[in-house]
Amino acid sequence: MTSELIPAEFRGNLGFLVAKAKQLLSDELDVALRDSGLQIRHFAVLSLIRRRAGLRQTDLCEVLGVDRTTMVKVVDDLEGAGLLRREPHAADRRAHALQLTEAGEQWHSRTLVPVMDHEQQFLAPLSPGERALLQEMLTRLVDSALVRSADQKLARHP
Amino acid sequence: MTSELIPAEFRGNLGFLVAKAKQLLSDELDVALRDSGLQIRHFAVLSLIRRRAGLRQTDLCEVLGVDRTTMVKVVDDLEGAGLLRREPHAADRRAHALQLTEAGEQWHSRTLVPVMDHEQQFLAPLSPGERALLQEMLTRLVDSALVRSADQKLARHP
DNA sequence: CCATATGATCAGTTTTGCTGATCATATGGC
DNA sequence: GCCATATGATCAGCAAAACTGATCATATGG
Repeated sequence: MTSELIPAEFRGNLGFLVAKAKQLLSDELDVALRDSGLQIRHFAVLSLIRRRAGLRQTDLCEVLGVDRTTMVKVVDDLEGAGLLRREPHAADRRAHALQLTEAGEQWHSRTLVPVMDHEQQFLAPLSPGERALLQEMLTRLVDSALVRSADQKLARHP
Repeated sequence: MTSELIPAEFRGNLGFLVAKAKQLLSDELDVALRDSGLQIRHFAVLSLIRRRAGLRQTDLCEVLGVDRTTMVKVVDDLEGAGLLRREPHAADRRAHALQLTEAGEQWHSRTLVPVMDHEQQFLAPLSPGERALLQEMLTRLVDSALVRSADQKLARHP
């Protein structure tokens, strides 16, 4: 038995399901981040830099699918909040090597807790095995779509 | 062996995977709709009305998670393009009963082909059984999150 | 060493979504 | 039946968001 909340014509439509899942997940996350004044992308940027200190802004743009001029603003915000620093990049003097500050590390750690909580709540209807399967399948789909997209880009710029 | 396109710290993050999948799917769809001058939401509205003639604009807003003032514009666009009509609603004279025109039916049928093609291409890395499983799991997650969200709304307005 | 490409930034514009108001009608208590 | 309140649709105007094109500094490959 299923509720009436998902229209029948969209139950079989992956695009709708994925878009709706994204909407629900990011609305929840937005609420969790509200009082910090930051957005999901700010959190994502900190997550990336935390694991790979020294990333350039362009690297973040590529991974997150964000425009470079938009990323300037995002990094401005984070630097203004004292959560990261733009440091000189060892290998390229045009670029910045982004580094978390101590406050950035702490904020990220602290914020990770409710973020993971929300994700777990969302995943509650699945068994642990199903969760692993879902993750694996999504990874496979996204990875393969990214490869295809990169190939197309290469084909246009030979 | 996996490519480097998904950062390791995000492979286990459902939010990132879902957001990325949505980004990839809707970018493809945008391209497919480009020459029509319409967007994904226009297509979604036509899909809904086609199955359930007589829906009101508010009904569409709820299902699609779109603001009511935004929906006015979307329906304006579709009516202007001759794809649907606002007809008087039998049970509520404030509301419009939305109906596809003949042109709307045709455009939807024609557009459905590339839309489904893109979805199939995206799903290519999964076996038929896996696709069914993915769809079922996503439906379960979205449905349950919608129920939770509706409960919270009820709790605020007792 | 020069031509071209790339990283970052900024000003200015376009696009988008939303707020709050308005009008018409509906609904529920009395 | 009547009024208070809620709801559907619309609009004008505002505010945030994203993009365009330019600029400057530096890198890279021939």
